[in-house]
Amino acid sequence: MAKENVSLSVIRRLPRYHRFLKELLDSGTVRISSGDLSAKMGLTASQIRQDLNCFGGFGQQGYGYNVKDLYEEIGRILGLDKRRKAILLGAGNLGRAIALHMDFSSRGFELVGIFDSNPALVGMDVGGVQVSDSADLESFCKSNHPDVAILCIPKEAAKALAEMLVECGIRGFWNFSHYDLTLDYPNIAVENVHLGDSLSTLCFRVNELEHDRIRKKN
Amino acid sequence: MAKENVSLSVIRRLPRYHRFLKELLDSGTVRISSGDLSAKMGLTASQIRQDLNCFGGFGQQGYGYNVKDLYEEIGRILGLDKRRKAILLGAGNLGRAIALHMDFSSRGFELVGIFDSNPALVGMDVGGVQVSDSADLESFCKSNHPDVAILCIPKEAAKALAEMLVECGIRGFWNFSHYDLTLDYPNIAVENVHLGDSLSTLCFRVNELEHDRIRKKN
DNA sequence: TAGATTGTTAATCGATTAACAATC
DNA sequence: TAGATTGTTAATCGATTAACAATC
Repeated sequence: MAKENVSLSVIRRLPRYHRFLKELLDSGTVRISSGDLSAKMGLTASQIRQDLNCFGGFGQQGYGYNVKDLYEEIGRILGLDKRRKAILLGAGNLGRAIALHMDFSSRGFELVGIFDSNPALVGMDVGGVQVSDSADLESFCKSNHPDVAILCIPKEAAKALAEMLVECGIRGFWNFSHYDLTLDYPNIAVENVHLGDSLSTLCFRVNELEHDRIRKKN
Repeated sequence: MAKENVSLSVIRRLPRYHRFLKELLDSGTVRISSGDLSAKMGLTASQIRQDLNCFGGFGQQGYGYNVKDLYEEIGRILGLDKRRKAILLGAGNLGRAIALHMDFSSRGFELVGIFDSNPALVGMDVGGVQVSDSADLESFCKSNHPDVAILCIPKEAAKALAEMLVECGIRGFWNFSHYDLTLDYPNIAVENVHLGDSLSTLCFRVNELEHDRIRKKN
């Protein structure tokens, strides 16, 4: 039944299942088979059943899956019902956008602090949280013990800041900086969001499709 | 030598190679072996050589790779030297942050238009580009032929807007909306950036590490 | 020439898909 | 009961790693 170590490929599909199930739930769908869900999501029924069975048997033979139960189950597996403390470092354009745009509470987090070293930003209100001076970060961490840090800071600042946060017992990084964290801290969860890499990949793929189109013409 | 169809796994690693090579270049390193680069990047030398050889033999036996040449070569492969037209839809917090934060020109793009349906935003200057009314989007596309569209719009608006843009001949989407584009348009390049999914994954992994820690204690 | 390191083929590993017996 | 659909094992596919001859 429930597997010991579930691969990251499976984990990364869970939030998408969760989103599609939410939609089904909102549309009033009570049950769904792996076949119907696979058609909706553009993957195989086999994969869905394999993925879900990493965590237990949530379905019923001859019936399928109960949408509400499965939705809630996946939410629990992901830990979205938790309320871990997150701090945001860097209140520039991207940092402020993330603070204002993200629904942290429905993803297991609560934004408890925003920090920046720019005096022009310190004191500013961003979505109900006041920007604090980076100088106060260390003492804040020592008394408040945030779980994860969101890094929206320049590459140069990232390494030293990350080290300090690890010292303070941080458990995870949501890294938007250009600094590559993955390597250095194997026991801490890191999600790198390299927007530049994503845009570069899109650039390649648009070019590739263009080449295909030209080739087909000839 | 150069492979016909290169897998997406390989493509997605190219921007990261590009970044690391830039760093080496800036630090004055002239040549590097796959072994040294693999150590720096946390992957195997084999993988690096396999990846690069999808596009041709850029190295030299007994010497390694010339940093500058390889950096430029990968840039060309990705098409970062191009200057394709990008438009941004949705000038909310996230949209504005991306317009201001991203260096489009070093990733093969140029931001030629920003659109929003909110009258309060229309006319606003965002990084040197004026926000236009969404009502003018279709005619803009028909005369300017943008290559890619960046979607920073609500889920509800995404489907219809995407269809219209496809009609107008758009080649790619950089999709930050919660709408799942991948399925519908197989001949158009789509990069989905689901920040919510990324945060949910981080949530899972932080919990997982915590469980491991507790298990170890007992 | 000897040493280093590539390009490339072969072996391994992991992830996805197919098949089907179990069962609601 | 018959039909549907799961959970799970086995087969396939693709991606990563290892090995080594080619060669600078």
